[in-house]
Amino acid sequence: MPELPEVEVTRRSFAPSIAGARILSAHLGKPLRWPLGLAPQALVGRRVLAVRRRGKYLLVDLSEGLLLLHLGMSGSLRFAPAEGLPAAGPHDHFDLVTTQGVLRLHDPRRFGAVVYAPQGEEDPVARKLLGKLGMEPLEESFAPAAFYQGLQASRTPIKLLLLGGKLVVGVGNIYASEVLFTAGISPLAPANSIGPRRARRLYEAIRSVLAAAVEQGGTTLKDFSNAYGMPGHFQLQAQVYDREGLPCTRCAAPLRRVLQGQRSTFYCSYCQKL
DNA sequence: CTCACGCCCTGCGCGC
DNA sequence: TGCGCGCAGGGCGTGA
Repeated sequence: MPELPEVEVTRRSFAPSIAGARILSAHLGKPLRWPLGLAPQALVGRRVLAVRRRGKYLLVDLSEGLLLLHLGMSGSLRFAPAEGLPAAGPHDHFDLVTTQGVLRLHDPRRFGAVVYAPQGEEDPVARKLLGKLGMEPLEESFAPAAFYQGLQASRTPIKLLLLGGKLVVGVGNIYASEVLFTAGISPLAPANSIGPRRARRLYEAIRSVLAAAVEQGGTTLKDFSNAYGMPGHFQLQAQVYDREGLPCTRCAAPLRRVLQGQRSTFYCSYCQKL
C-alpha cells in the first residue's frame, strides 16, 4: 500500500497530535518483520517528541531512543483516543498507548516493522536500515546534477534503479511506472543512456508526481487512508499502473505490462522512449 | 558491483 | 458455491 506519499500523508495526519505525549503502555501482537528490540513495557514513561520520515520509514523520536516504523506492503497506522477504540483485531500488531491517544499499527501481511533504536539515528540498528538510503525527492537537497550523476553511474534499467532506493528514496512500484510515463522514458532504458535533458525531465516528474500525491492526501488506488481513516482524494488517477491493455491517455495505444525484477511495470511503448 | 531469486505473510480476484 | 492459483503497493539475504 504505502509509498512515500502515503507514508508522508500518514505522518502529517498524526504527528502534531502525538507530539508531547507520554507513553502509558505498549503492546505487541504477532511478530512483525523484525523484533522490537526491547520489552514494550520499557517504553512506559517516555515522551514522544516528534515524528519524522526517512524514505518509507517513520522515525518516532522519544525522550530516550527512537522507534522506526515501516508499513511494508499492507501496513497502516491509526491514531485515536483510547476511549472508544476497538479492541486490537487479529491484524493489529502494535499499540502505543499515550496520554494523547493510541497509535495502532494494522498490518495483515506483517512485512512491516517496529524497531527500537536506543541511540537514535546513530544507533547501529538505525544505521543498518537507513544508512544506504538515497536522496529525499521532496527535499531541497535533491539536486538535478546529483541525480544525473547517479543515473550516469549505473547501467541498470531505470525502473529498477528508481525502485532500488539507493539513488532516490520513496519511489515504489506504482509511482515508478507513473513517473516514467510522465517523463516519457521507457522503464527498460539503461540509466546511463538517459541524457541530461531527459534526466532533468525525470527529476521534475519525480518531484511533481510525488508532491501532487502528497497534496491530494495519498493516492487511493485500493484502500489507503491516513491515521484518522480519511481516504485520499482520488484525483490522482494512475495513468499507467494496473492498466495493461487499456488505451494510453496520450496516444490511445494499448498499455503494456512487463516484469522487471519479478515485479510488474506498466508503460506505453510509443510515448516512452528507450 | 549487478542480477535473479527466494522469502517473509495474508487476502483478493479470477478461472474453473 | 467452493477451490486452487497467481498476484499484490517492500525489502533483505544469498549466491552466481
